[in-house]
Amino acid sequence: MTAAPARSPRRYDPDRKNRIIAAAIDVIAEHGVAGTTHRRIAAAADVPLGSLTYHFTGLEDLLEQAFTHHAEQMSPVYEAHFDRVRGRADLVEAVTDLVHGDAGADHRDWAVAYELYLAALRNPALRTVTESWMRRSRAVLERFVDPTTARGVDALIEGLVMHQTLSTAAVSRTETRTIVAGLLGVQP
Amino acid sequence: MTAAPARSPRRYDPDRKNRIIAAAIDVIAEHGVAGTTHRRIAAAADVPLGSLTYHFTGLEDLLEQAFTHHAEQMSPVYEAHFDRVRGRADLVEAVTDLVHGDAGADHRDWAVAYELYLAALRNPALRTVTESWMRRSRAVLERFVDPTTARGVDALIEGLVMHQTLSTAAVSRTETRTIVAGLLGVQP
DNA sequence: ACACCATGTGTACGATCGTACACATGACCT
DNA sequence: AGGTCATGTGTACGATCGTACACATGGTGT
Repeated sequence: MTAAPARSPRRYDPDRKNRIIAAAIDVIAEHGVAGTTHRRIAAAADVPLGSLTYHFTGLEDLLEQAFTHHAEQMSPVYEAHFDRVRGRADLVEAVTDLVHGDAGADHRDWAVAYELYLAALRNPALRTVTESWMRRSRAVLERFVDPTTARGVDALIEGLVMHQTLSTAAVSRTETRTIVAGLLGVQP
Repeated sequence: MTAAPARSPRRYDPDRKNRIIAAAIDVIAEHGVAGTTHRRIAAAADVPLGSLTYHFTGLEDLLEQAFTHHAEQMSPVYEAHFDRVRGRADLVEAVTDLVHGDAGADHRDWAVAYELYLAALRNPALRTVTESWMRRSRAVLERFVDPTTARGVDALIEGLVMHQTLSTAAVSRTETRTIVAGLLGVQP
């Protein structure tokens, strides 16, 4: 029967900050920004509550860094997904894959992105992140089509993914391909 | 110096319930679902706090009714906007107007819609509302184009509006028209 | 005319949250 | 080797929220 101090030993834990950010993204994905609290993040990161106020000035700061990290992690994946594209036919396939989650991004990632969009609507500090994300994703598409078409494809992807994420009835892959091919003027 | 009872007189206030719902939508538009509380709604509707718990079983119930009301109010506006459309050229114009807020719906309405989308992602009870909304909006487009194209146009609208709502740099009307015309196979 | 109950009103309570802060500890520099 | 300070830890506090509930009041059906 030792007194079992239960005093958790101090932990040596470099890059704890990064782990907290990763945990924050998990929490956002599962509970939404509305359900994201210091305590939930701390639990997810397996870190005491006080640690959050040490590494971040507040919840807003933490969310901002989490969203920034997520966007900066998604961008290269997004870009890499179009690496092998050579012609318009390839582009149609790549976009179709993207919409159906057969790229590096799954439903969870898109959900976080939408949380970011909505949060940015009311938090100007997050506008920087969304602007940068949109600029980069459009730039990728501009490697294959003119800027105006790029805007169109970008918006179409956004809409298709959103409907795909929300709707219970999944859209068939063939249908998506037809739609994308239509906008890009590619004959099936 | 009367004692000034300050006891607010009971008010005769039929359809107070509807006013609360309208106030809830206002609050959602301004503060998001995350910032929507009983007290804020009560203040916006100029109604005592206790009144909310009388007319609604809880905040979730209230939000659900508010979103339902909003969707049912938007649908006829959306449908009416396409009433005068005769050919594909008209359709391009109508969609362009819609994206640029020259229809019955403004940024505020779209913001509420996005709040609904995101809320529905985690609240199955709201799925019914989003499903119904999407079905109706697609049905409108199917009056002019085949079902697959309708899905495409619907998604494109969603994406364009979202980018328009979020981005600081507004997209030109001409560019939008070009994009929409492209998807619909209409020559400028 | 009158009683009843749907509706209106104010307040209180427990839960949870963001944040502050006092204290502990050991990695790192000299 | 030893002191220092960045980092780690636990707890407390005030604010706010959802909700419950006791009581007031007058429209309405009889």
